[in-house]
Amino acid sequence: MTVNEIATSLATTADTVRYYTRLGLVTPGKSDNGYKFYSNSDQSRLRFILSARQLGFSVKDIKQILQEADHGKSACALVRKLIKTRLDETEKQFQEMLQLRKRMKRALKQWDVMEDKAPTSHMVCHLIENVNSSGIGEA
Amino acid sequence: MTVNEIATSLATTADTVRYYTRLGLVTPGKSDNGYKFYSNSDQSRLRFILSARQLGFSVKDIKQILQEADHGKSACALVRKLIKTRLDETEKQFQEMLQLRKRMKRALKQWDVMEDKAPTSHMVCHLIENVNSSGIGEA
DNA sequence: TCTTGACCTGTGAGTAAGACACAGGTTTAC
DNA sequence: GTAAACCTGTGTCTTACTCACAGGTCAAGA
Repeated sequence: MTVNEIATSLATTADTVRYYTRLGLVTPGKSDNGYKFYSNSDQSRLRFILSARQLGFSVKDIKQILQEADHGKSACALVRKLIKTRLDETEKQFQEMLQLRKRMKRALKQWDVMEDKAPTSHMVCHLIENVNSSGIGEA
Repeated sequence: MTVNEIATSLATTADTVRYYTRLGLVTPGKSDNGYKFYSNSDQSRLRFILSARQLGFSVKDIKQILQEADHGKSACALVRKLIKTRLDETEKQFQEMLQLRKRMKRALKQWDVMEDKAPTSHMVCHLIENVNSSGIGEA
């Protein structure tokens, strides 16, 4: 299959497949016309990669995992370890986004009753500079 | 103030200040020793930038906002417009993270009762490849 | 067989928001 | 004056793709 065919078959983009190929996660052969040729085993491999990405593994993680497997070793232990790390990170980012969202919504609400103002030498935009971002350190 | 002093005074890093400086968001002068010199007005400007970042504005957004203000125009309308866009994006990313977190937790739970396995020619890691990622398309 | 046009490919570069490396300059203590 | 400690600016690296683009390929028509 060509890059476009395999991408379509896996519901992803040709660019993504090319990216993984460039990194050496898959190593397709070449057709006579010079185009890369993806086999069924390349397809399983890509399917694996996409699944792992869906679970929050980084591309680097996946590279490691594939290396283990390519050496015939079970990657399960590694996989279990990595996902814990990634889950911790995700949880942290999640909390941060939650806070960010809260700040944004609060600002938007506050601004509803604030009028527009011209900037001064020590104030770029009073909306932003006077936003009451409580919830961080309110006594 | 030197870059390190101003960074400390604003509870950020010298690298961050240098980054904004490189982009031209602040334009410090030079001291005799060749080091950049940050004035009080640079400090207010940086404080503004950091506040805006806290509210989810991108650095590019902030550049636009500062430009308006530097031309003496009120940036409020722009600010109001931009935050709506950013909030929408944040909301979307937030939902995606929620889904990701759900998938990860679900996988971790499923894997508790699954044993490690060696890879086969058509299976890199059965934990990942057999994960039941329901909630996406379950009939 | 040749040609035109549509489509596709691989490769190089660009993106966000800093973090990091490092050679060299500066300051302080002696 | 010198040495050690510290600091600076600049260039490079990071993630996970996405975009641009010159050129090659394929099918249809003449």
